[in-house]
Amino acid sequence: MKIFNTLSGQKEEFIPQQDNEVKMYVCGVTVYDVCHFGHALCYVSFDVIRRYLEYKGYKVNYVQNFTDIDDKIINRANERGIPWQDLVEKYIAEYFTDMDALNIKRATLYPRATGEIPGIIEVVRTLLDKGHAYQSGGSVYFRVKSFPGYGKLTHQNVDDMRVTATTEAEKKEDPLDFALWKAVKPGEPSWPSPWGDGRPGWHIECTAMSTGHLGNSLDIHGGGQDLIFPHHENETAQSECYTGVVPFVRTWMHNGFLQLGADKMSKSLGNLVTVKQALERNSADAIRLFIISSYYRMPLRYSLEALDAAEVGIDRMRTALKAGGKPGAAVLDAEPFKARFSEAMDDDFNAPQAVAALFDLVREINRSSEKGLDVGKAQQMLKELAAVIGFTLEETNRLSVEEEMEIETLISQRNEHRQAREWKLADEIRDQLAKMGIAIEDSPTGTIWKIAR
RNA sequence: GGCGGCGUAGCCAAGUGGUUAAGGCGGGGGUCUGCAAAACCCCUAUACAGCGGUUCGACUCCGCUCGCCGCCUCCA
Repeated sequence: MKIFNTLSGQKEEFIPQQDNEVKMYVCGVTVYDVCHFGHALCYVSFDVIRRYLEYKGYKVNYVQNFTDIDDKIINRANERGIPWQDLVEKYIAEYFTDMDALNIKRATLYPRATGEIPGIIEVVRTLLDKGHAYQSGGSVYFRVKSFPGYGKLTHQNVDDMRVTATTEAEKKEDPLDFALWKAVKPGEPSWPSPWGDGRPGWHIECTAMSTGHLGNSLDIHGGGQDLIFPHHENETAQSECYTGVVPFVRTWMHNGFLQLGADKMSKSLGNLVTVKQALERNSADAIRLFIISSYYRMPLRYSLEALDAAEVGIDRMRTALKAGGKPGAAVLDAEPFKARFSEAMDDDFNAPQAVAALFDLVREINRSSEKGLDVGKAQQMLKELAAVIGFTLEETNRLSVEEEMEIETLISQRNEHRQAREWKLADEIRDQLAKMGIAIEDSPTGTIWKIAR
């Protein structure tokens, strides 16, 4: 299979270092607020990638970090007058609630920055020993110019970069240098280190975690496009200088960014759509379909219209699963659809095309069902392939057993009236069900019901 | 100033140097059905921002122009 590598700017044949094991690291969130739609976009994208790799038979060792100490966390905790640890715990819990609701498979491991302090200190110490870092004012900085490969991920020349002055600039040898270890400031949480009390810089945790938990060379490292620079560029620099192993990452993958069209959604405007809000309107399957209908590397414009269109589309898939077939009749062969699906996914996870194959399978199932073929195996296949890209195709049915029994009873009563050609009575029951929010569909193989949209 | 992305039907969105430019949603017509719903069938881009160039041939390669956006500062 082929994967687009940000480093080379091309699709490359993907070959893990160790047989069928994939070492995969995806940058996680800074836990100071609830997740928004952009997070959903990123993590659904990588969930699809991870699931497909597993479907292909790879054992995926998937590590995703939590940045649980940084300025935003400290400020937010201070604003609320609560310990930063409480804030962090709250939003980690929220993160899992949201991601679980989106049917995103849990990573193998979720290390936290503050849980990796010894490893971080070891990385910084080594970088100092090798001359790639220096101490200044209680902090430790990475010496960018000491790494000749700096800029290779972003395809930029160091000298062409616009340098913005920072408050720390005076203490750095070069404005491009970045903090590995930040000296403690009054009233802020800190950890002891050989260079004095302080806390880790932004990029260093990823180096410590990825090399510590996955080794010196990762098969896949992913994240949002906004992280390419400076985060991933810096991470590459410090990691390769630390381990001496090149490349630190064999395949860099970045998902396209969420765009908001006219209604600009931004943190500063405070009009972010949270994952929770999205889930109030649309099902997890629909949100996922909306996201993967567009290629993961392309920008995605947030659109309620498209989201609702996805809801209708996903409903079509669910309905196909209910189509009646004739066991024992000729069997619908779904293998060609599976082949198309895999071929699409093998080409840099082209989910839009894979989804197209699924919709064609849906049509074929419905068509064959009407012709009286046995579609059981094909439905099985649809469900299996849908699951590969993370669709459950389950209806969110919060009805109790009693309610379901009542519905079934009403439906059988109505069918008795239909048998007796008492249309008026039958229609009254249908209206009654509609008022209960239940839609029914008659078919030659019986009457089915579902929650009305 | 540097780096990068995007511009395909009413909307969302794939894709290819050359017979019919995926799929979804929406719309129109039909079949089926007591009706409804669902499903199925047919139709809905002589055309892929614009202008040049390369080529026997480009929407697909190259250049330029216009428009939109991201990154270079915290951000998935």
